[in-house]
Amino acid sequence: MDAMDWALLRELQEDARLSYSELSRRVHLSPPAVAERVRRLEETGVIRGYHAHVDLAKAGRTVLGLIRMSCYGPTCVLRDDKVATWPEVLEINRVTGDTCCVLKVAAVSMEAFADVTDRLGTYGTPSSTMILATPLDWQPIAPPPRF
Amino acid sequence: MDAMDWALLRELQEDARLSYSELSRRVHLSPPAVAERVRRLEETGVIRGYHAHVDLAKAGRTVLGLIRMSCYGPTCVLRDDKVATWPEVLEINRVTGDTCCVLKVAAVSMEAFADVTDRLGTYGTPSSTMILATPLDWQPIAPPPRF
DNA sequence: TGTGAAAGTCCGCAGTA
DNA sequence: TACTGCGGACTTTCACA
Repeated sequence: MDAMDWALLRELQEDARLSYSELSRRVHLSPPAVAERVRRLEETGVIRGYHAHVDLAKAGRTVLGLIRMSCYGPTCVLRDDKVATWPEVLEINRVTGDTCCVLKVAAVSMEAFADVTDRLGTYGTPSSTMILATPLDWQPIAPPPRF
Repeated sequence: MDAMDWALLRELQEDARLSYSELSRRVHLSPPAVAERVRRLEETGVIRGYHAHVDLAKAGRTVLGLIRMSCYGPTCVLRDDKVATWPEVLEINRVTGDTCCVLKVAAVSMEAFADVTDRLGTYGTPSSTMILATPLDWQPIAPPPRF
């Protein structure tokens, strides 16, 4: 991970669809060299994938919330992979504190959101907080100061 | 937003670097037609961007946490755009409940994390919860059932 | 909105420093 | 690890349905 790798990461985080030749112009390296570095960043797992960032509201997911789960023990959400396949569940974080994990949920309606909490109720006690707005919903990972 | 748009969204969420010709093969449409549809999805804001998904730990951000802020009033975090420019702050959500907003923070060390909470202290009262693991950290937005 | 064809560009694979 | 050069694939623009 040298400065060149970080330059490539910066560009690919801002626009994952940049061609190798455009990347090569921006970082001042030949296209094959860029391709090789990007391939290694992917292979070593630094780059986990490239995703189109979809606007939740424009995709119909107008009801967002964070759900804290109290579910220690054998019925814990974290012991059942099924929850991670529910399309409304965007993120699952195991956390410290008085709950087991926090889920980020995006539903098409209040009814659909309530339905998620109902299903979660079989694992433990869900506690919902609604997201009213998201002033910042993504930020690129910047290099440590030494680069 | 017809079934074809959703098919393109599905592919581009899974791999944002797919070429138009590869997309055209997958959705059974000519490359120019694919390019035109993708251009419109971008222009209408359904697609907000394309981002390389960087592994936080491999990028050195080993300390993750959620910070709830109690900061109602003129010094609220949400009234100052500066916080959204801090590189450690990945996400800001305004929420319902007894706090004003929840920040997702990724720091290179405990010291750096503590430093973020110190800086947040000037806006209100931060309450931190550490993220121990992230069993699910991204999920594509699926079309509503009718597609 | 969609297709098909043409021109320019890009990608991937060599061989080499 | 990086560069150059080449053949084949791709992107883009256009006319047209």
